[in-house]
Amino acid sequence: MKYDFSNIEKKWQQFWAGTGTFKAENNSEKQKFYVLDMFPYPSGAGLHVGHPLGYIASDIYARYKRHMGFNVLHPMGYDSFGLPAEQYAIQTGQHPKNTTEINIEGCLDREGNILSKYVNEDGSIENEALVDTSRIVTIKDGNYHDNIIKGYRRQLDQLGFSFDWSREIRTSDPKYYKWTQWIFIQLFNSWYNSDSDKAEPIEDLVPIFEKDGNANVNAVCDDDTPNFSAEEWGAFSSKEKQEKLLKYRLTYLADADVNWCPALGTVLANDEIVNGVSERGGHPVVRKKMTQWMMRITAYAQRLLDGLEKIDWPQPLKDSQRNWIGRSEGASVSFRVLPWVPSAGGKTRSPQGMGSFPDESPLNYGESFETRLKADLAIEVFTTRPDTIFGVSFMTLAPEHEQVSKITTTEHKAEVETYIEATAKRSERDRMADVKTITGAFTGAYAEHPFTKEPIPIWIGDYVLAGYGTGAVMSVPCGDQRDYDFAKHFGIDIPNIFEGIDISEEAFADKEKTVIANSDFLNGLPYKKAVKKAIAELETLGQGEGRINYRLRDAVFSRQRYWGEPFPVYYVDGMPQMIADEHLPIKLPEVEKYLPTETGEPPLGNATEWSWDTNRNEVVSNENRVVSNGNVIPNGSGERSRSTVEGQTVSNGVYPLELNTMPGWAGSSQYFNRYMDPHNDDEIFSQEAINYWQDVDLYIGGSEHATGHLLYSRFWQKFMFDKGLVPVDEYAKKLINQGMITGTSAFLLRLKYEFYILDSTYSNKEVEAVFSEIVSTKQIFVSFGIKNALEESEGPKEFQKLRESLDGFATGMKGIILEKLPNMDVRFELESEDFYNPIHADISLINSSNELDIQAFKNWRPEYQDAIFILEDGEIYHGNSLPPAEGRGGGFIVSREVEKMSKSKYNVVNPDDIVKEYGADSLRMYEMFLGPLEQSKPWNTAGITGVHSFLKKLWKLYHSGLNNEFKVTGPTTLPTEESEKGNSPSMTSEAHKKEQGREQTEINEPSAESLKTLHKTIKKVEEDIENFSFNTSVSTFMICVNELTAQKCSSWEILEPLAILVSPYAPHIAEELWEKLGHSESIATAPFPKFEEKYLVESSKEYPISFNGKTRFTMELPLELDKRQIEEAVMAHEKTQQQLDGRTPKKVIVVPGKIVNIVG
RNA sequence: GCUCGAGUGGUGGAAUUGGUAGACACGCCGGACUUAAAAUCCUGUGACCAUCUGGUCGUGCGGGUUCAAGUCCCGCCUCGAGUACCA
Repeated sequence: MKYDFSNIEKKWQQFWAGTGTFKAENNSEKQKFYVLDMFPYPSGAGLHVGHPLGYIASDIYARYKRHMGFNVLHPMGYDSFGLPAEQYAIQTGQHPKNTTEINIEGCLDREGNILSKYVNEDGSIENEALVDTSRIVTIKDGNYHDNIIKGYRRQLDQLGFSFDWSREIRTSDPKYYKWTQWIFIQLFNSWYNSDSDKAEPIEDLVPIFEKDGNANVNAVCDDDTPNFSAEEWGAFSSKEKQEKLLKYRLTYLADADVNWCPALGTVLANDEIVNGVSERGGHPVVRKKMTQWMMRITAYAQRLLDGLEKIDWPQPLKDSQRNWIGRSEGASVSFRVLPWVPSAGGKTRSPQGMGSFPDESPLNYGESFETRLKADLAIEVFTTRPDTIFGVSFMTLAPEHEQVSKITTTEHKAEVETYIEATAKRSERDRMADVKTITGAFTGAYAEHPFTKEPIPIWIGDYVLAGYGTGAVMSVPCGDQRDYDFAKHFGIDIPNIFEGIDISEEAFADKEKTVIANSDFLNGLPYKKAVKKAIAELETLGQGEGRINYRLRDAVFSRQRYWGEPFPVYYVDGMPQMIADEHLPIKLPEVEKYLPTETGEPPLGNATEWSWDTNRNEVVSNENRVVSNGNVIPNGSGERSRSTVEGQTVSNGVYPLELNTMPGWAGSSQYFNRYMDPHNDDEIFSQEAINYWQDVDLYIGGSEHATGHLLYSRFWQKFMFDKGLVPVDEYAKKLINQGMITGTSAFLLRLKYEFYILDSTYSNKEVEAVFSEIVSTKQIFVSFGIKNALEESEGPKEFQKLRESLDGFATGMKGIILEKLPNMDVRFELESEDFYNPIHADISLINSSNELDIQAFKNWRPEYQDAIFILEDGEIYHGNSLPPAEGRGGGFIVSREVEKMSKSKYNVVNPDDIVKEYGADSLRMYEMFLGPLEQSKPWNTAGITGVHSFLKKLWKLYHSGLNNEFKVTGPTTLPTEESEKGNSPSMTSEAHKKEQGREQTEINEPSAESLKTLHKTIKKVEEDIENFSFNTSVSTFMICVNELTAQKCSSWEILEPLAILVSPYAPHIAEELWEKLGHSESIATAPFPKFEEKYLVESSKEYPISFNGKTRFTMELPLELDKRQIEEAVMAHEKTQQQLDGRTPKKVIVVPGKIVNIVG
């Protein structure tokens, strides 16, 4: 029997789906094990070979754990809200719900028409779970078809994953996002108590406010939260009370400086911006003030940091989370702004000083100088180096700092305003790109040094960021390079406060070597002591305190998009109200257009049925939103929907709903818990389920989510933990980042050439028209070797054949030109440097020798129909004759380069093609064999033949004879109920027949050699899986099968356990062999073979004998020999004497069981 | 700039605690089978020298520790990832 992988794989995939082999139970005697993959966004492009890498690894681990007797939860679902479906909807009008469904289930053409769930080539519809991949039309036929969406589900199914699909969830399913909305409400109803260091119910705050005001409440709240007494609280209106409470809630509305992406029409979170442009699409991002829902993740900054200690996550990922949270210890210091300006003769109070602070400066927002004096204006800074406070020689504020306008003097007003305007114009990106240029402006104002009471000039400069700390710094030029450069540039003093350090060239920032000088009470102190002392003195003065600062910002939670979770929020008098739990989910409304409204509202502003009826508790038409005079309230313009019109409020209890939707990370922040009880409509999950499954034991996914999903989901988990909903505050014990599988792009090298006009009577216009036509249609591509020749010979003139070809080309071109512009004299030339442009070619047009199928390329890219190809041997191929034979040395070779696998780079390898040609088991094993899981590595299809022939050899081990019949000898004892514990012991009649067939064959004991091979394989494979070293266990299997084949092993005692060993990697072939071995139950839960040391015990060792560390020969010696006996035996060996050549060794090192080294 | 990671044959990669460097595969060379090709099987394959036995060199570079270094230590170079005026 041949190894018919195609039918075997289909058979078992249907068997697993039909019998629910991998369905996990929520209560079990067995120990639980939860293996989770990051769920995919179902894009229309489908899977490429890079996507399944992590899924294969997690599947191997999940299957291994089942063999080890665990109750394994291994679920899969879809992160199905997201931008691409929405962008597609904007372009085509297709509802994202439909495109998403189709991306998962399959089949949609390029025009956006739904073909059907599954379509055959003849147009007939098939509703089978598995569609023959041969029906998928691909580029292989020479024509470029790419219009059939294969469907994520089918692509996943064909790889044989052991997912429990009965638990599938989709974030865009209202049954699922009901609970995303529910968590949002829980966050809204909570505040963070810094004393108990946890989230607590917001209603607990009200009695406190009623009794004592907010003075004694130690909470993480908005910076601008005002202080109020119990009396003031009592006097607040209901709206004012709501406003105050909003400042404490864990999700709150705020006018925030947000990253607005005009091209996408939405705000983006910090982690969605890379290098100043949007992560998706690379569009520019600008700062803009908008009212947005925010998540108070900063309340959890310290706990998110501490939590990293107890989870087994990759170090780089932890580092990047630590970096993102950005904890720094230091002090906050308050500098009082002086109401006078120092004069040459010393400090001078007004009236002179008064003159410098005009009352009517437009920068002062109408505040008089008197007001400022009363306000006791002070600037607060954060510093990590309070020890250097005596080195302060100026202060710098961010240009956006709100106090800039209040302190700037008349003389400096113009300069400061110009500067602020200039920096505001610079985009974030420009500012980042240009760090070298030092810019700034003096405000004219001075602050007072807390200790010396000396005046300190206050500057503004864009090297100080508004978003970090307080947006102001105390500048210590001797201890900070940026302050140093700024001071040097503007000629500000650079006092030295370090003992024995030369600061004439650069600042000195080495904390460890610091000894403070010229600093009053800090003199002679090292860094740490000086910091402590400085903080203590500041506290005494009441002008500072120790402070921990975090870089982490609260996360923006609003998106101006359609395809996301709607908020369960409506507005009464501009204040947000939560919809009661029992009315969830609030489903996404239908809209006609997916773009923002004409008034600039988010897409939900287009919905006509998007109002909340507080009497009927349901979403109703906006028509119902009427005021007392009967007018309907329109949707407002701006971020918050209007619930008033001309002073009149809604009178009938129908209010506008929130128009924003939630960001992509909302749904992915709770899915791992929901899998535990995914169909529960009464609770987010039952306590039984969460207490049984607890947390994820192994989480596999990409490192690109380090500061997005993986941080936000930890935050939500900690919140849920505070609420007592989950038993642990870190949801994933171990996380592995799988590396990227990169693609090998193919490039055609297009020569850059030019014509020079030597003599012409034509106008520039006429010439240009002809030239541009030629240049756009007549392209020259050169084969890779030609490019090398061009480069190595410092120009084309050295390469004779090419020269001739180009001459031919030039003559041809000249002919065309002369036809249209007779008598013109032109010269053809290549650009001398950088003389080619690389053009991507689809890799399916390239054969294994890197030769391009030129005709297929031209069919794919009609614009190159007239292009000319200079082949590897220098010949010209014009395309009007037959293309050169492949593989004969005269082909057209493309240049190859490793890049990220992506549709736009035409370097995608589709797993469907691989599965069709080699089978899923081959693909699974090959992806593992490529290299370490966590490492990024290039895909090379050629290598798959190695693992494929391994599987064929494995198959052959179980088969022999003329017809390759299944033949395994033994077992000496037939499987009994005991030996198949955990499986059903009953055997089918078919299996019995096989039993009998086996009994008729000879029964022989497995050889010691085979047992040794088996057991060393068991040992290695078990260790490898535990260490996630999947690539080495594939090698081990190869060695094992090679050895057993050489041993002609056909023993049941060897081959039965071998099937189990292989099963996590190649489950289909393992199931098939398992069945042939007489089992009627799936191999999935068969106990993993037990390693027994006794089969590996050796009596002798092949000792390497080395001389001065270099191995010269080996010799076999019994293991029971001691050092002396070994030495004697080695010294007696004739080769030893030969090596020594009469010398006496100085020393002989003997490590029993390992090595002998003779020195001398 | 800072942080982290990595440099091993033509290629992907092995070498888990310092102990025979290059496992296992791909590719390539040669051979068998075949009219031929494919498939399959066998042999060889780090470089250099040598007819062979064998020898010299060899894990980015330079040094060191050690009987012994891909592995440990010091200094450098290159590449990759993340981060970027974080006070």
